[in-house]
Amino acid sequence: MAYAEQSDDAAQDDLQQKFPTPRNMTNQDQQELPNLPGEAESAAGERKLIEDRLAKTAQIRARGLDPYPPRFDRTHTSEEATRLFEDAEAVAGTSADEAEPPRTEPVRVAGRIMARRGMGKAAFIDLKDGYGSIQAFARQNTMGDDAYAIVNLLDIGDIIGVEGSVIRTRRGEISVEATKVTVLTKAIRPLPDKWHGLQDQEIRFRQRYLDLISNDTAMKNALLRSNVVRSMRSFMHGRGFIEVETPILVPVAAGAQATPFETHHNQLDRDLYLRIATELYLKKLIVGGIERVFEIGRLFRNEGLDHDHNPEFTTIESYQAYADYNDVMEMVESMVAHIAEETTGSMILPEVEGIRPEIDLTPPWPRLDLREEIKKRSGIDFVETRDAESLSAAMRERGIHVEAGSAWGRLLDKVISSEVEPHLVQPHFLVDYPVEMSPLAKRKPDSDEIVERFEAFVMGTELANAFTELNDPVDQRERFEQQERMRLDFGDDEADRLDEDFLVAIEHGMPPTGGLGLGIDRLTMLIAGEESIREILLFPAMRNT
RNA sequence: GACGGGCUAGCUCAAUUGGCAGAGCAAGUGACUCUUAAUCACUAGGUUCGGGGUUCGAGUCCCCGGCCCGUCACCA
Repeated sequence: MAYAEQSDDAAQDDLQQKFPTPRNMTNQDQQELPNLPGEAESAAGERKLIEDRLAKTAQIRARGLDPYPPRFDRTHTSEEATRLFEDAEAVAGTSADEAEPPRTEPVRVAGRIMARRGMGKAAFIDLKDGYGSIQAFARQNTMGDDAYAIVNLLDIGDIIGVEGSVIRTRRGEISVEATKVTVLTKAIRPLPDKWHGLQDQEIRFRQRYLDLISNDTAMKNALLRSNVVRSMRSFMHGRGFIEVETPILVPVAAGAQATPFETHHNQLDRDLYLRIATELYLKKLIVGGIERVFEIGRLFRNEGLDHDHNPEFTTIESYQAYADYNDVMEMVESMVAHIAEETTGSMILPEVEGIRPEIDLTPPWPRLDLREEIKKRSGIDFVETRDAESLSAAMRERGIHVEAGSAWGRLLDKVISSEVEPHLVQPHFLVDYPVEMSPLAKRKPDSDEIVERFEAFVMGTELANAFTELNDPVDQRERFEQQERMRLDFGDDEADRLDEDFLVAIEHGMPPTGGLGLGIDRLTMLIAGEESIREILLFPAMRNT
């Protein structure tokens, strides 16, 4: 429907199909380029490449063939065809009959042309499909003159089907010896450089399909991401968790400290926000009696982008009734190690040169007391610098940047991220946070100031955040009110928001609960050995052009 | 947001001090029936990110803007 406004040209297009313009006619007035998106901007050189390919498309039609047929009956993937031949070869090797080189029954494979080596009346074509690649060997005297003619109309990037037996060429390459070649999709734009691949970072992110076609690591990371999520799901199901989906469009963006995106529902005439966390809805389900619940989903935070932040990202949050943060800690280290083992075969992630040393995810991970660790790394004892003034003074003394007008909790967060986190390359838990930083976590039984909260760190960045959930509705209301005050007092857009519906829910009684939030993009970065979230997200956020 | 690096043919990259904008791949034509970065010959292909300035002359120097990358700041 996107091109509906061009329907006046349909009749003419139809004519073009029935009477395609031969290639060598001057195409200026004979054959107008169809309206291609972006044509206006495309350079002359690029347009010529497209015209050449469109001319070949017309020639294919002129031979009575459809360059975009609706289906192709593939019998084997590249992988299966290769295995079929190897099996045949193994059988042939055991028999005494050496007169005939091995050859399989005819197969049909399909894929994209990655390279072509023409030899006059023969050609070698490298085909790539979703499982690997295989060479096709086309010879005029095998295919016949008429069938072979199509081979001269092929370009790198076209998607074709090849029918024939699988053989091994004299140079040893397993190949489908074509009896028939079928164009399945004529490509009218060229692929990136076949040898160097696609190097331009910007195009890699903006046109990820090109990256997937030409760079193996792009495909590897995409598949890894999928496997990580699958492994995570099965781990959670294995522990009896129920997977749910909760609203993304919400009236109050609560449950975390972040700036939300705003939007508007026209018919309800009501402002809505994109969620910044799944936390509060999931806890309502705990109130409702779903004792183990999780959601894997997209969160949206209106903040800057860099190598490990994207405005939309994916987390898993889970809540388990009758568990506390110690139980969650055990679950996190087990889950991460399990996922690493399932997706890479080992709990020990290899060194990535210039990026990180070997990372050993084998449980248990060391638990570090947050207060002790801050003292050790910075000399600051947050129990003795309980107000923003004295904490800022201590920070300045140690050369830590202090953002004027920040709340105490935010300052301490800065101390942690600049002094402690960089040392946590191997997996660690930082345990027991001050209440000011954690409006949704329950206080430790013996303390008014410390809550049962931990964060998991690997490679110097936060991987997970978890706590024993606050289920005292009176305390929770006070904490929200304190957050609302922070928004006013400090102009802190990111203070958490009071969510009355949630308070009403837990006023009905939420059992003791252990909760978790874990960044799936960052987990995948870790397992992939990538430094940038953009290597993991298929379509990362980009500035406008 | 600040600072630094980058942007040249469809792709990957050159271009000395400011002095005719080049190569490989891809494309086109021709040769070639076992190649695999096939080979050989020839041809075509450029708003050097955009705009302004300095200069006899700007890919190169200066200013403004765009986008990408990096560091820092901000941000869980």
